[in-house]
Amino acid sequence: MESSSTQHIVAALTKAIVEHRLHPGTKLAEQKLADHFGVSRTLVRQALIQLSQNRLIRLEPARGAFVASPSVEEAQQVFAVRRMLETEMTRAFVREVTPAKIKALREHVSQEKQAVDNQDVPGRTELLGDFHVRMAQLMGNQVLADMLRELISRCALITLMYQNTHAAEHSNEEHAEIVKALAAKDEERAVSLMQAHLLHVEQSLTFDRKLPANALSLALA
Amino acid sequence: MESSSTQHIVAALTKAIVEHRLHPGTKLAEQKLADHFGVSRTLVRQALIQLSQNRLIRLEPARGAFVASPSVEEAQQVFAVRRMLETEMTRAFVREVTPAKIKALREHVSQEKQAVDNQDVPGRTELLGDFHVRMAQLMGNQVLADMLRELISRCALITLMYQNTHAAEHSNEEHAEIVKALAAKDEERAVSLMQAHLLHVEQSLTFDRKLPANALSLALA
DNA sequence: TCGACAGAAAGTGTATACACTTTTTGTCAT
DNA sequence: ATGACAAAAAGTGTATACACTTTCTGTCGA
Repeated sequence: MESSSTQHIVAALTKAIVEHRLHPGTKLAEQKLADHFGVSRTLVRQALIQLSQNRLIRLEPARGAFVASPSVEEAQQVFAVRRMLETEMTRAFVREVTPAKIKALREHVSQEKQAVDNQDVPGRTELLGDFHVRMAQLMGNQVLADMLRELISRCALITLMYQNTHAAEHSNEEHAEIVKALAAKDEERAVSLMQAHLLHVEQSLTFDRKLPANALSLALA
Repeated sequence: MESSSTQHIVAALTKAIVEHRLHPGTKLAEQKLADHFGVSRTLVRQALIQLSQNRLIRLEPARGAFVASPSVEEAQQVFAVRRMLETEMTRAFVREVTPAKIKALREHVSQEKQAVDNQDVPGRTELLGDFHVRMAQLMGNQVLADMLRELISRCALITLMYQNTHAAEHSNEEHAEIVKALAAKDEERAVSLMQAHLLHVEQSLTFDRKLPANALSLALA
């Protein structure tokens, strides 16, 4: 089994949620989504179930699906888990660093910089998150990479980082510093830079955002 | 939305897979499952999608669902992630340890011991895994707890730990030692005990198990 | 004006139908 | 016997139908 249609819907909705085109709390009615994607409710439901497992939406019995609105507490827990994983990942990275891995990270950071300079908001959000996933992949741990990707999606749902050009520049610079420390095999410095970086991202958390919900069709256009 | 029927199917299949009543590679035909649970294929499919996201089953387009058979490589990655998370979790636990938390863990370990002594195989498997989840919950991080539960399910699919009375006793004793170190606020000892424990569990990995697939109805009875 | 309430509208929960694909089965020629 | 192949069987992929629940809307009485 495994319909690529369903996966397409999951991807489109994930992107819309992570890029904040769909705001927390927005109702996702099955028939409306079905019409929009030109499929039946069956496939939409399957997609919604997947998204609820990713914690990007919330399903309420007999009431429907809503874009998740994580509490501040949950957000802090997500970041705490990221710090745990990435602290250890950074340590491990230093221990098995190679020139090829450093080169790959440098290239990634320079792509980031380009997106930041071009004010490419969705592009830079994705690239800034992918830096962390890329590190996991370079270490050859796909399980870790998948897990980080999921956590980072949840972070993106939470933060408004993507909106703030200054914060994006800052993240990009911090990535560059981390790569330097990795290249120098300076484990303690790399770890503390990573931890500081994650704290900075977390501090860009936005509380009480009560934006008006976008029209569904508009957000997915 | 959210059918409790679907969740019931997910829970039953998860249990069967984790307890090795359904072996890796077993085909899970939708209609057969639907008949078994007395529902339509619709609900079975929804359950299968969830299980595939948990990596407990594998979905092949137009061919159906099969119980996952993780590679040795993937198993090692899962354990690597657990070590990352639980190393840091243990450190954090020591820093905010309280008598109440220690008491809760002691009680858990004694429950484990009872299940091990009684040769209650499914019970002890569950309890031995839950020790780690319980630690996360006691630290107040539900996100971490959920993530560990998922990783531990994947571990259970991989290991034959549950079959080996000796290994179960060993795990139980190691849990008790870890709690002692936590109670003594000896961070380094707690961390190294936890790391050693996870390595031991990982070493009980079984390679090349080519058991004959059980009949589906039998496994779910 | 406002709240309560009935009926209509919209929406979710689940089963079933049907097209299309894969797998199995049985036959026939070598 | 064995391999190729066609027909049948089984199975997946998706749409639709319908019962039941929630939400909306408009009317009536205080």
